[in-house]
Amino acid sequence: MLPFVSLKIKQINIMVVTRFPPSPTGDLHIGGARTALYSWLYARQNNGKFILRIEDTDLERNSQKSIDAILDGMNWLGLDYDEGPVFQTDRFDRYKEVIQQLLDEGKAYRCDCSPEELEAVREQQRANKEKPKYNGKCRHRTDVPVEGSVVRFKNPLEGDVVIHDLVKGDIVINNRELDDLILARPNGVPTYNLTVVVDDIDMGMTHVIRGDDHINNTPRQINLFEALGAKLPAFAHVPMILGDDGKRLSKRHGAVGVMQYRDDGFIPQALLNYLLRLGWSHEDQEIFSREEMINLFKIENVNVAPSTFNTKKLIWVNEQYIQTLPAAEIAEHLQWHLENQNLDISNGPAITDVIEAHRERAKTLKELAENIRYYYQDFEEFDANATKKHFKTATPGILQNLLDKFSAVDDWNTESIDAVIKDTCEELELGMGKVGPALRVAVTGVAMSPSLDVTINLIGKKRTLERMEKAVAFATAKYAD
RNA sequence: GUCCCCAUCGUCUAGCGGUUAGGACACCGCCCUUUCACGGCGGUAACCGGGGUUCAAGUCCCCGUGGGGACGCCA
Repeated sequence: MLPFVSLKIKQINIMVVTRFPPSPTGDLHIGGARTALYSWLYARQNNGKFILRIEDTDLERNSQKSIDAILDGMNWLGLDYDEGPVFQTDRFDRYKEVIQQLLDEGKAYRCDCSPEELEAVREQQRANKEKPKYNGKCRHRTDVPVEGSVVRFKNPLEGDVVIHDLVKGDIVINNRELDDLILARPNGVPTYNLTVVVDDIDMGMTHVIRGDDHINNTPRQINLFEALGAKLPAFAHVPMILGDDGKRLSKRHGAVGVMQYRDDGFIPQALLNYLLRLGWSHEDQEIFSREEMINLFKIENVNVAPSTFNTKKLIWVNEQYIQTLPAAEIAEHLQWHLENQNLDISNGPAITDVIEAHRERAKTLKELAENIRYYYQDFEEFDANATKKHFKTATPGILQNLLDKFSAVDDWNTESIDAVIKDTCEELELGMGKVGPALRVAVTGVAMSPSLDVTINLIGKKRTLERMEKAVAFATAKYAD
């Protein structure tokens, strides 16, 4: 009896809560997706709670489009959340309450320094080779009007703030490096550092996993936590992802929006796999199933150094998934691309059979969709380079020989097709190399495809015969003069 | 400029005082082969520099150098 009770209490105490808090000012990008993944993984492996929180306190820059893009991205990646999306704009009353509390307790104060005045101070500090920060002019004033003034936090003046970071170890920052940050704008709208802390407290956050560009905000937030008498969450700052020029990944490096990777033909699980391995490893393993990710991921093993995004490796991971996932699952992911490329697959072979035949030669789903068009749709003309290379003077004769034999086949399958090709080779005393390429161009219109028996079997007898007739005519005309 | 973080093949990484410095991507050969691929085999390639500590340093410490981040009434 007793052990059961204490176990239950222990479980309540260690209930892990993590979150992903994007601001809706753009797409869900690669860097955000990775921190979201890490937070999600950590919550899942601890049977904890993962919260999606939309940090939309910048009323000027928010957009519904960005909110949709973020939600779409999370959904596409399969990063499901247990709570949310929670919008900070719905919680303004709560923030105001906390700000008032800090004001009442003398832990915050009003300041009416103008933006111009502030900029002049910073300018001066920069000229003196100092770190630009608020000079505390209003910190002790009691005559600042409410109207038109901001609320600032009374940051401690002395002493060190220590971050016990799960990834980076202890980080020490002296309060002299910090200044009195603004908690609320003149119109009462709260700012980032305040809302984050209030939300993390209210939501019972146990682990804050975020990009290390936030390291500078963390000591300020720790001071706020303490001013509010709240227990600190654990912090884990993961390094940034860099572009191939060594700079922080941004739009100029090409695709950074997660949905762009969908459009480019990546499987979400492959993207996640790549992102997981970028800055983290488990022995020599490269491919991780969803379950393995959850079980094996250790936040402590995340690298401290920033890593460079490498599209070629991502493509390789994607290939691995295309090669090994069940064909039916590939088919689901392929659906979007088929529609996007206007390819109707109702009039042709089973898509799973086509996927089996082509999965080893496509790097992306987009490419896969492009490569399988000839099973479902007739082509207007033969690829010029292909006919130039493979249609010789003997071609009409060879193709006619094959055509006659194919016409006589009743049981259309890879064995019978293979037999026809071999018969023709023998009869004409030609090697496979003289027959195969021309036949391939004749039935597919292009120079590459899976092995001929498989390809021709999938194309079907009717289409094969029609295309070969057309090819014979084309080749004959080509060598007419 | 100030503060913070970081530093092993081109890239992602293993290494946690004693290793022929391992794996993966990319690249280059060879094999397989009717095309394109897959696959198999092999190869090129790294501890930023300088000082310490130690019998012993890629591993620990310090200083440089280089890179990244932050310094908003953005988040």
